[in-house]
Amino acid sequence: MAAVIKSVRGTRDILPPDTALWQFVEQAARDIFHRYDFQEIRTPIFEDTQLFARGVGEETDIVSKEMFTWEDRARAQSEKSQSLTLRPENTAGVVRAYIEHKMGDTGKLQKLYYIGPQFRRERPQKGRYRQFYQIGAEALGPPSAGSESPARDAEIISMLAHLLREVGIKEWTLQLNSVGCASDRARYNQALREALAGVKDEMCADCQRRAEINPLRVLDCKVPEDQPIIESLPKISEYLDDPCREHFNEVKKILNHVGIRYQVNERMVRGLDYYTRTTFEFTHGGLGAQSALLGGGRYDGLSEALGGPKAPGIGFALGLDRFVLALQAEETVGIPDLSPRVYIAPLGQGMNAEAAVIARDLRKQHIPTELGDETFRAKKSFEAAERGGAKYILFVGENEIASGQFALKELKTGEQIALKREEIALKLKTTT
RNA sequence: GUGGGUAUAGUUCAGUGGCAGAACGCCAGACUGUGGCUCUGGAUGUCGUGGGUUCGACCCCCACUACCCACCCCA
Repeated sequence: MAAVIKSVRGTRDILPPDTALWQFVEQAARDIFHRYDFQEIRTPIFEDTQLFARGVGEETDIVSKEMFTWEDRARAQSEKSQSLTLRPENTAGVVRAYIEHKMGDTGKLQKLYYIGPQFRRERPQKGRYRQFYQIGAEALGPPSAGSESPARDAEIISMLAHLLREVGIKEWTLQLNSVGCASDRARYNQALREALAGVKDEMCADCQRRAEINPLRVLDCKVPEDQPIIESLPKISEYLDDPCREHFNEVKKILNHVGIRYQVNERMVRGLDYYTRTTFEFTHGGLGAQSALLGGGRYDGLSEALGGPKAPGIGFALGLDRFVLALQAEETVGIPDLSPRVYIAPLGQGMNAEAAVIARDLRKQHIPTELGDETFRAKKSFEAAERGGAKYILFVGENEIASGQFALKELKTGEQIALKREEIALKLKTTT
């Protein structure tokens, strides 16, 4: 017997009925995005490795150890091979497309969203996969289009709160921070390093390591004993320059005004280098250690880092795998039932053909219909209908053909009515 | 990349150094026109993979792989 081939580590199949849940989230997101005037962009699954090295940052974990990268072979001897990478995130690709198609030249603010798979070579665990799915949106453009305005930050955050409300996720918290501009962060990093030099010996092993490699990460430490020390460290807010501080204040003011609850979390640091000023994260309990449902922030310098024009922007990415987990944890209502609405039961010999005609007519009327096999046992039909999740069962047998009256029965209530053939579709359309 | 746990029927899981089990599900019959009940019968497995110990291994030992949880990282 041939060896069985299995899905590779960190990848998985999403099967029905879960796919219905995924479609529900995707549809809800598209719907909300359109209401906020975002339009879909689709960028390639793989890109030039340099895009991520320069965009996300050479030193980040994502780029330094989590990318699926390979050398594409050269087409001709005179040509060099090209290093390609499966996208580990989508913001860099969107900004690359923005630059490549000179979208900034319209003078318009570009409001774009995407839905698709991303790839990171991490060790899999709950809510974390090597091929995972993100829904994200980006608002970017020339400063003259208002792309730098704190109103954009607040709009994106409002839109997300709206989306969460729409799909029925209630147990979320919004963490908000400002990481300032590049120069602010450099000064802050320096200050942290100096402050840690004196105290790091008293901290956990992880923190001692972080203090050397990436002092910002110390702020993320959850070890209880370290907390007093962390509290005493300098705060990022003390290192924001005036424009950055004003920007952040304005974002908070708008959020207060529209009634969105948030916690300023000065210890929230993001792992992608391109973030500037506003950063945020929506978290959810019930996701285990991977509590970040969605996260995002501003990236005012990204376009220029990728060789493009000045194009400040803000965006977010939502982890669809985790989002679905959170939905399931909430036992949310409002998930569409994709089961057939009516099961057609051919009863008796030679009824398959009759049943097929009726099924065709119902399907033409957009009524989800499952067509059963003919049998002499009504019980079998009921069982098959039940299994398929149908709401109604319609018997098609000799008696019905002879009398022109078809018995339509609601499975749950047992209620039954007799209908003429042409009345069936109408009846099914008017009942929910 | 590191640590811990798990791997037995379609599913959830028991189990013992000596014949492979239960529940649910599935199939058939009782039962060829109105179910969800009941009764009877049935099928299902390289006991994750590869080695080792042993007269004998699903069980003990080693390695590997996968999954789960956590660290890390992030969405």
